[in-house]
Amino acid sequence: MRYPAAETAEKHIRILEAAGSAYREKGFSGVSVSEIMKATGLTHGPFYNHFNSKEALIAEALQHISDGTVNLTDGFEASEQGKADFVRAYLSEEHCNGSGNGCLMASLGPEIAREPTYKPTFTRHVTGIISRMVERFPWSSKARARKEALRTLAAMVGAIVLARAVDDDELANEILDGVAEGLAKSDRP
Amino acid sequence: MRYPAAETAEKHIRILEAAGSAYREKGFSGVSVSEIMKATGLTHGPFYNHFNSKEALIAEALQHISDGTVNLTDGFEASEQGKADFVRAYLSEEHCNGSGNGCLMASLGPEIAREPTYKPTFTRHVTGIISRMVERFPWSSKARARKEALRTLAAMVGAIVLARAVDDDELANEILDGVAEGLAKSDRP
DNA sequence: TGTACATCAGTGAACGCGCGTTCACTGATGTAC
DNA sequence: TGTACATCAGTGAACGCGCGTTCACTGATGTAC
Repeated sequence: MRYPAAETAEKHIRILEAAGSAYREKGFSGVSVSEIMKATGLTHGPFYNHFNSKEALIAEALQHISDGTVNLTDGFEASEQGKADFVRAYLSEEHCNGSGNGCLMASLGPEIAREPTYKPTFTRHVTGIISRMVERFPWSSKARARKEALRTLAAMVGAIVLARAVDDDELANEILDGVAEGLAKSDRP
Repeated sequence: MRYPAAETAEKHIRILEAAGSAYREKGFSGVSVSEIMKATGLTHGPFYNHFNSKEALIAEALQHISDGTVNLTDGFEASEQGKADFVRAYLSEEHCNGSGNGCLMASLGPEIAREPTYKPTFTRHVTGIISRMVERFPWSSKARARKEALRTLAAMVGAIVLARAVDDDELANEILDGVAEGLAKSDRP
């Protein structure tokens, strides 16, 4: 049957958000179209009223994730303390244990690396994050800011990737805390 | 038909190596059992003479990859220069572009994080790498060695994950070089 | 050393299953008059 | 404002496909005598 026009746009977003969470939690091939539609409260049929293919959904979902997370630095003070808080929040147990609404790069980086289609969105996401880090937080000099920011980002992403894949909570926390501690101080004191 | 006994063990290893490369390049779900057997020069049938399931193959292949890569530090001098060379080799364009015989953590970390079965092997791999880095390379003090080593490892893994998923060679090299340069100097000078 | 036979890694057709995708159909909404 | 009809997001059965897995069969190897 026909549905109110307003609902359609809202459902489109609900699909994107269910997809974004599921993909970050289970990977692209770990989630079926039906599963996503079910999470949205629909059957799988109308999926193709919203998207041309699963690939198109992934592309749009990645952009949606990026839009929602690229400016996470904004919630933190523009100070050394703010930078430390940002790093700590990223390297928290909550973020480590809950990938569903967490970092795109740490959850899907390697899978995106294998799919040229998704790389442009990812690239814009990375450059977006880096430039926001550069602008918001203090760095040892303007000339070094970008280099220090991307070093910080690489360490953050690597720490989450390692901590999540490790079976040993103590080791996971050692990695998270060790890296956070190293980054909370300025990059090169 | 029956085959010489020596060939069987050798084929088992050939399967493991084909699988190890394919999984690092394409991910667990990006490679079929048939594809791996074809790469070994066989049909898919005898797969179950060697392994109980695809899952069992993955588990064994991960261990095989770890065995072959956990001691990569051994090829480098036990000096500041050796550490810099190790980091540079890891963050080289060759490693970035060729995941097939590269780092397990950067290629499969997030996928392993989703599969509890594979985490113990991964955990041993990580602890193995860290302790070899600690033992071989100079660190600012014995007490800080382990913390500095895992910070170095996290930055290395994160840099490769980001550089590989990015569409822009210039940005990829900026990440690889920027992180390598940061790690080549001692961790906290 | 020669012969007869059991072994078992190989072949390739076949299986069920879940996936992405398609489609005939439904019926409340929105629109034309 | 009321009625008649076109619209189109929904339903759910059905499709082909590739996957992991199974199995009856093959035939050179290794072994017993």
